[in-house]
Amino acid sequence: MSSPPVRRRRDRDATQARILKAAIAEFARFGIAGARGERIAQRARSSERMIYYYFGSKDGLFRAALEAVYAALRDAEHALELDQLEPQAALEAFCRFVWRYYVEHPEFISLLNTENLHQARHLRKSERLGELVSPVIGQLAQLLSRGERAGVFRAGVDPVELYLAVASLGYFALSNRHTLSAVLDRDLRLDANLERHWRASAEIVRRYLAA
Amino acid sequence: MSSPPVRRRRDRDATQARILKAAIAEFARFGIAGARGERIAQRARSSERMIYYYFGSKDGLFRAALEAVYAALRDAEHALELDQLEPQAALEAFCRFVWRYYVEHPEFISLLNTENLHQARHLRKSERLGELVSPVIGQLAQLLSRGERAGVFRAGVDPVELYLAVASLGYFALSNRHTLSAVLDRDLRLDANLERHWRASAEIVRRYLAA
Amino acid sequence: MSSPPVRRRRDRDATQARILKAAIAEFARFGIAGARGERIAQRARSSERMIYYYFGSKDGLFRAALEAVYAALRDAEHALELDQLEPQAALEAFCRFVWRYYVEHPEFISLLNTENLHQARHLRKSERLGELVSPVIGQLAQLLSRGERAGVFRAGVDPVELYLAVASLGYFALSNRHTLSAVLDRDLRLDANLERHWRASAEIVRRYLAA
Amino acid sequence: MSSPPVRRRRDRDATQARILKAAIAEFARFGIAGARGERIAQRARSSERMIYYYFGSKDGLFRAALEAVYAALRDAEHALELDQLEPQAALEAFCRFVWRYYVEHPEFISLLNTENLHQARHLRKSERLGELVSPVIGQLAQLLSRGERAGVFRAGVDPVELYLAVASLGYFALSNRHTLSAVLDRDLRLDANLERHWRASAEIVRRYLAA
DNA sequence: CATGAATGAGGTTTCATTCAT
DNA sequence: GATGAATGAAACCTCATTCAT
Repeated sequence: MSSPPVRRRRDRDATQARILKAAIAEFARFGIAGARGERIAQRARSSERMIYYYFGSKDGLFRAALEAVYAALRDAEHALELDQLEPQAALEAFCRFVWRYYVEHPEFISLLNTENLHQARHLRKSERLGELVSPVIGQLAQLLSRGERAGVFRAGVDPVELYLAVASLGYFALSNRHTLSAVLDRDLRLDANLERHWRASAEIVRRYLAA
Repeated sequence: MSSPPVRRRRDRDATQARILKAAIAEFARFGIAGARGERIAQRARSSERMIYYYFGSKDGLFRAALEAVYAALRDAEHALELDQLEPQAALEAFCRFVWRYYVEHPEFISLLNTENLHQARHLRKSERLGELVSPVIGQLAQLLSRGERAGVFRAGVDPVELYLAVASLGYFALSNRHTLSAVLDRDLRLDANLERHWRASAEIVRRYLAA
Repeated sequence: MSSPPVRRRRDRDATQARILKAAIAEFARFGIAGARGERIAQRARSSERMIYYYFGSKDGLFRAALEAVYAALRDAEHALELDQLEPQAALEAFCRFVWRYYVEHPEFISLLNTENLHQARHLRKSERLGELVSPVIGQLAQLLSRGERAGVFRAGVDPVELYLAVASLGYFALSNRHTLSAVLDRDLRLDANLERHWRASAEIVRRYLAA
Repeated sequence: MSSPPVRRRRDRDATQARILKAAIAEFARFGIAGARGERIAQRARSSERMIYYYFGSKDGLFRAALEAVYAALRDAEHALELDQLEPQAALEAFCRFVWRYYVEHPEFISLLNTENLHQARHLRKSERLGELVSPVIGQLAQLLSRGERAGVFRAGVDPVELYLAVASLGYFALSNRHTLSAVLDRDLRLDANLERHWRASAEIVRRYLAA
């Protein structure tokens, strides 16, 4: 008796998940205004009608997509265990984690850019905003004071600024790699040049905190 | 005697300039797909028809807008005279210049983000790409070796990486200020927080080069 | 019980049919470039939007119109039963059928002319091309050999050439009747002159096959 | 003193001629509504403005194009000297002339089709219509009576019908060759098949007149 | 006489969304 | 609960033509 509803429920969730995945890819590639409901429906092997049925509107779908990519980052951050490592190693692990995450999730960068174009309108409307706030600043604060006590980091560094520095150095080169590659004499779409950039960036962060 | 043709000429250029200015504002605010020809025409006190007469297509107009903001940056960079200052002061002047430019030209950041969404498609098609390439890397290279000879900068710093670091630290916090402000506990839309960020960033750059 | 879906089905088909009929008339009168979506929508008591919903594009609509007029001719040809008549009578019946069809379906002539202007681009793209190929050449081949065996037609006449002759003699005078009437001293828009032409044409065909 | 005006006059005529030639090609390929002033101007190495300056409107240009192709045919017909040949040979020469003319002047066929789509509106407005009327019917009438007297042609053949027959048989297969080739099992765009058709057509005409 | 600059009007097509079971 | 059918509004773009010297 309860089998049909369960299966239904599963289909329902599966369809929603397929639409969401397709939407993330579409919005990442074309932005909000450039995204096409038809393409999303096709990629999701569903119909445009279902998008409206489950997500209400294009903006509603974008909000869900944005929430999904934020939630995925937060989940990945939760898995970080910086307090298991020596301060210097933990710092390096953190940088590596952030920069790798950006490389492996270009859709995250693109959705954030799009959301900033819209002045974070969707994010501010999100009812899940609380859940999405990152625990990472707290972790960095702990790391900083641990390193300071151990004498390897200098005092007076603001954890938010440390986070901004690490994020900036990783994000900018990826987010702007197409224009930079056209204008600079260095193709940041090549792995070798990206790694060179990360080595330089790791050096910058190390020196920033050096006691 | 030949004043009428001159006036015509002037009108022509003036109309083009008004359209271009309106287009930069529109594209900066809405991206390419979200931009509306009608709004551009109104803001430019012209007609949609003239957009197509002078720029051929929406993409053509975007290309012109992009070229214009790149050209404006390059002109500003030309005015920089880093070799007139002591290395340390020149470095600070450079950072200040870049970061101020970003704050004062949010349309530049937005157009670059939009162009990267489109994988620099318009920039690569630009026939003016050559003119737009920045002379700034060369200036930084000179500055680095001057500082190195003077014993105030360490050796082995790549000027491209220095440029990327400075640009990243200024760009990211502005480009993403809306999402960051929603997610962090620090509102980067406030001047005080931006200045705090620049002080931290200046410190980062100083330590990066410190001998 | 299932009457609502049937009604829907009917409406759908009815709307498509009305659009198609209106399109045939419009294309016949103005060609493709000269045809106006708005006029088609009005004549069909529908909307321009529905044209695109059902036919995708102006070219798609023209293709459908062309397929429809070809299908109508093929259906009419199927009703021909040349093997029920004596060879000579069958030949006359065939000529009469073709020429009458052309007179009664000026839209057929016009659409073919338009399609030839476009080098049969739409016809070659048609997925229904196979269905539209006429069975008439085969019927003529049979008729020719039957008449030959009966001693009333001479041997060696190619059925394709016979078809071309009959079609040419009927088509040309109608298709070009406006210019011919302006340039010759005979108004082919008058029935009397058309009939005179058909009598002459029938004589030509008769003599072509005479044993 | 009279040299500049003469040169002017020459330039003027040359420009008009280039525009007219370009217009004939453009109208032949795209019809009236499909023709583009811009393409005509480019092909003529002139400007759209000049088209309006010399020809007043698109329709005016089409009328001039139509008059030009009619005048060219009439000139070619004038060169025919059917009375120098034996009746049978003259008949063949006439057929050959007409059919070759159609092959070598596809723009003539296309412009006539286009003009018939427009119900000869432009032709009827032409002030040069009188000049364009063909002398060929008269020539055929003479030929017919000459052949009749010589006992090689039968009596009672109407010269207009003879003309229509010859024209039909040549025109139709060329004008409709694209659709016919798609629908029949014979590609009339191939020379071999066209010649086969002319042989059959010559046979038809011969038998039509045979005593 | 000749022409570069300008444009009103309207064309085709697309888009996000709702209707109606 | 789920979905095929339908659509109003507006988007981008083009066209034939005129303006103004």
